Amino acid sequence: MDLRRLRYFVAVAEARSVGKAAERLRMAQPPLSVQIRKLEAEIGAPLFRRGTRGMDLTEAGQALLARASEALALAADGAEAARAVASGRRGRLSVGYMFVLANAVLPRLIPELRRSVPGVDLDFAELSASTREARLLDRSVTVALCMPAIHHPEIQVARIGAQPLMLVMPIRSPLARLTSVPMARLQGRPLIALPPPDQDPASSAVAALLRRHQVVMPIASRVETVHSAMSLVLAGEGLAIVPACAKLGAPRGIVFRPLRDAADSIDVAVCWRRDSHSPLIRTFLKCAEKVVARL
Amino acid sequence: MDLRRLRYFVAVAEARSVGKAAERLRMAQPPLSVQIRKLEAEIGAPLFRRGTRGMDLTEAGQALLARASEALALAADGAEAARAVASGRRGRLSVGYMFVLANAVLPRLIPELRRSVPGVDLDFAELSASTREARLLDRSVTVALCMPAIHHPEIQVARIGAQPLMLVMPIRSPLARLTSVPMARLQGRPLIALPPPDQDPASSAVAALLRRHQVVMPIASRVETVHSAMSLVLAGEGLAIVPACAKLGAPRGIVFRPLRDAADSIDVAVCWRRDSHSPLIRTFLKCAEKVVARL
DNA sequence: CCAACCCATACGTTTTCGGTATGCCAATGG
DNA sequence: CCATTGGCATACCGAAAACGTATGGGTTGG
Repeated sequence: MDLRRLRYFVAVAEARSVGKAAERLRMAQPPLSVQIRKLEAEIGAPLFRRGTRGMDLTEAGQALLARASEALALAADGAEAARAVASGRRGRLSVGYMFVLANAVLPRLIPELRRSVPGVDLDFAELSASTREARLLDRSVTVALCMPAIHHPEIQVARIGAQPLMLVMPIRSPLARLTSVPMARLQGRPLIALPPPDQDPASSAVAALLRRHQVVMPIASRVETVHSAMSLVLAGEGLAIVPACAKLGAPRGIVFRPLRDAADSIDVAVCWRRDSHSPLIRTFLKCAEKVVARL
Repeated sequence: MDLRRLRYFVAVAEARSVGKAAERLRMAQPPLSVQIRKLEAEIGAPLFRRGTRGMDLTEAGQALLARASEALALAADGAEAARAVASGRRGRLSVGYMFVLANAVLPRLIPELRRSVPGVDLDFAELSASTREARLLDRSVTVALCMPAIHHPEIQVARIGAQPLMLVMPIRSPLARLTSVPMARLQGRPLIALPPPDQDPASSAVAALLRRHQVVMPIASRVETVHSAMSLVLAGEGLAIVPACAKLGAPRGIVFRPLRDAADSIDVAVCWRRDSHSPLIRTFLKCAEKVVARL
């Protein structure tokens, strides 16, 4: 049972004539006639009644016609769907993001994405700092919008921006009166710390900053998210050093101040499995770059 | 886009391996590998990711797989449906019948038909004497159960039985006291007549009977159905000569009497267009013969 | 009775398909 | 570190299928 035969059959059935159908199919009439007869032999029943004025479907032919044209449409649609998925016009993209970036980025990123790939099922999931690697590796998200970037041999990273580190304190803190805070003033104050990337305390941008300025801040607490950190700061548990974009969504009573003489920043990156070749990743990257550029 | 390629594709996708699929398809591995690559070239996108441990569908491949297997099923189903229709296991049969036969035949014929062809859509329509030919010719019924048979060059007739002609009268008629009525006793009495077959009064079995016995009965009325005739007989408008099977469904107050010395009968026939080749016609004929035989 | 029309058949050419032999690559194991 | 194994890809050849051209045969209409 060959799809070409079905195509020919449908053409003849619609044209009610071998000759007309052959013309429409851009082929000679005899081979088409042969193919129709072969199809009839394969089915084991006549599909057409041959009259002197063309061909007419038998009832068996009518029964076949309905499904044959449906099958043809399905096959064509399947090919088109595969092409659409391959080109990124359709498909599914599961986007992971870290909550720090949610307020600053998602409101602009999501509409931009939907505009860029209208046929794609988008799916968003918040990632925690401690599980983001696993979520990429087990493919429960396809791309991750991260800050800072993930380092892992199986994971590809594209840096798309950076956010300056800022000091976070309660508004009633004496430091809040300064427009920018000298690093030295942090000496000895308790710090609300976030989990270091890659389980390596030395790799943390904050740790590097403090180390470079020879400032020691005892770690009062370790929390999972920047927002938790800000809550503890507000409660007077200590200070935190966080990316500037966390300002959006910061609770009332929290102020952000730049650190004087410290231009340190923390990378914003898009990360994905090296073996994910979905074209949607490129599209996502473009959108994310565009949105993060004007942060 | 060839159905065989799709079949191969589905096999490889399910086996997750060219070699395994080739084995299942009873062919060598290299040609299968070639076909898969040709399909990918045709689609214009890779459908599988080649790993060291077999093949794995890409997302484009998954998109294709769903529709490809559906298309395969549809094509197979179409072939099977065509075969089923051609063999008479499925299809549609529109049965016309004349009301005289309805009470005597349909209660046995319909269950018999449904048993014989369980997959067939049956459809029944009463035929009037004046339109039964047209209903066959315009194909609004496929077969007709007729009494008497239709004569027409385009219509094929199979005689399946006969019914003796009987005299019908009101129970209070003086003739009703006889167990059989001599033809001579009909002389001059008014007759409720039915439309002659083929618009030809001479072809009527009743007319032939009367002519042969040299009996003249003035026509009091001409009606469409035997039941109309019996109603008029009951009303005292005259006598009627009808097939014996009309007794079923005759109104109270009507009696049937055989005509002495007249073995005349009227044919029961199955009629269909000569160019209708549905195998269901044969089946219908068998059922009708069986039912009419024990009338 | 001839011309026109339409489908069927015949035959040679070309394309495509399937089988065998073999190569390449990665993972595995001694 | 090399040999082996397992799996897919490539090359080549013979077989099968499809296509085109030429032609036959039946019916319709002038």
